[in-house]
Amino acid sequence: MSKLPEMLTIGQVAERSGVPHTALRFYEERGLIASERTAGNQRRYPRHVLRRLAFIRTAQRVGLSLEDVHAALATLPDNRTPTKADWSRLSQSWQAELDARIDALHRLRDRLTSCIGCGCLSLRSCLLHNLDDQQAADGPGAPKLKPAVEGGT
Amino acid sequence: MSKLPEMLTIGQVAERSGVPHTALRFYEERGLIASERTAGNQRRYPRHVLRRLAFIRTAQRVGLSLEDVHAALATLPDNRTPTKADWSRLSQSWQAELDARIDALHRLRDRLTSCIGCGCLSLRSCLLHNLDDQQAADGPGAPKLKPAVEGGT
DNA sequence: GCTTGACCTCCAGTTAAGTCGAGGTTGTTT
DNA sequence: AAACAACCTCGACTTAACTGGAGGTCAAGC
Repeated sequence: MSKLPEMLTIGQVAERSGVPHTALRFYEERGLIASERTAGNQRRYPRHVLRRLAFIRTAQRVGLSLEDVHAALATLPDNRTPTKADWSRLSQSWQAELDARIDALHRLRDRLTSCIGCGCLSLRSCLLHNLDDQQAADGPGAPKLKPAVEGGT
Repeated sequence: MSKLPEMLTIGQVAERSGVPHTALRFYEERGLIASERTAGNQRRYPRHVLRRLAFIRTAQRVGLSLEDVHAALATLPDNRTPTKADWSRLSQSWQAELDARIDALHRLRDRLTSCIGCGCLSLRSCLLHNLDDQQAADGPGAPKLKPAVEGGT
């Protein structure tokens, strides 16, 4: 029974997580993950970093920004194994956003499907039709300088 | 009963869709939408462009890239009102991707929730645990130069 | 004790998705 | 016909999220 290594090198983390080492340093710089250093200044990661990474990548995959992720992870203690309460807090704060996105996806999918089924081409009762003329409200876009201050009314 | 205008100016489209005019030109450049021109070289959009825009924004919102969207929309006739068969084709090609993303979102959400419920901190039977050591396989990342050729076995 | 590969930092470059502004044209209204 | 908003193009800039390379350390094997 060989003991599992306590700490992982950046290379090991990269391999196990599938996240390139360059990205790992980048995430660290952004405060998404943390590491300790050896006497010789090399990074050593506790294994729970793998969990954070899985979390980060999944979140990104569904369109959340690193900033979003950062905000969420900020509610966890930065480099200790999180407690139940920690995850709970995180979960709470995300539930709404995730639900909203799941909803958006469903709508997108259903829109496509029912658009075909309902004969939306005649523009009568199609879900899409409803959407056509609405404000898109907020949306995507890299440049977040002016968050399109659309508060009001 | 005033007749609806056949064609919309870029400003009108921007306002109705909520998509900035700069983005509209950008989308056109990328082949996501199309317009006709007046004698004086100004853009005139048929109203079904609004539908495309709603589609584009929704897709982006859930983390799909413009390239993805472009590929999908490419299966539609470029600036004619799409037929039933057109939408059907598009729908088919997306169903899988959308389902996958919905799934990913669900997993992300459930992971959070059940992680709290299941006492994953002891690392026994947590969903997350399962994830920890897996290859993240493909993932996000802006630079798509080398798509991380991970085919094989 | 030296070589070799894994690490380190720092900085420049890239992609996606837009935004912004300059300098010039259109079109609508008065 | 003059004013003025709305359009046009084109090129430079921005943000997010990374990648890559130069130039220098660390460490594990021989």
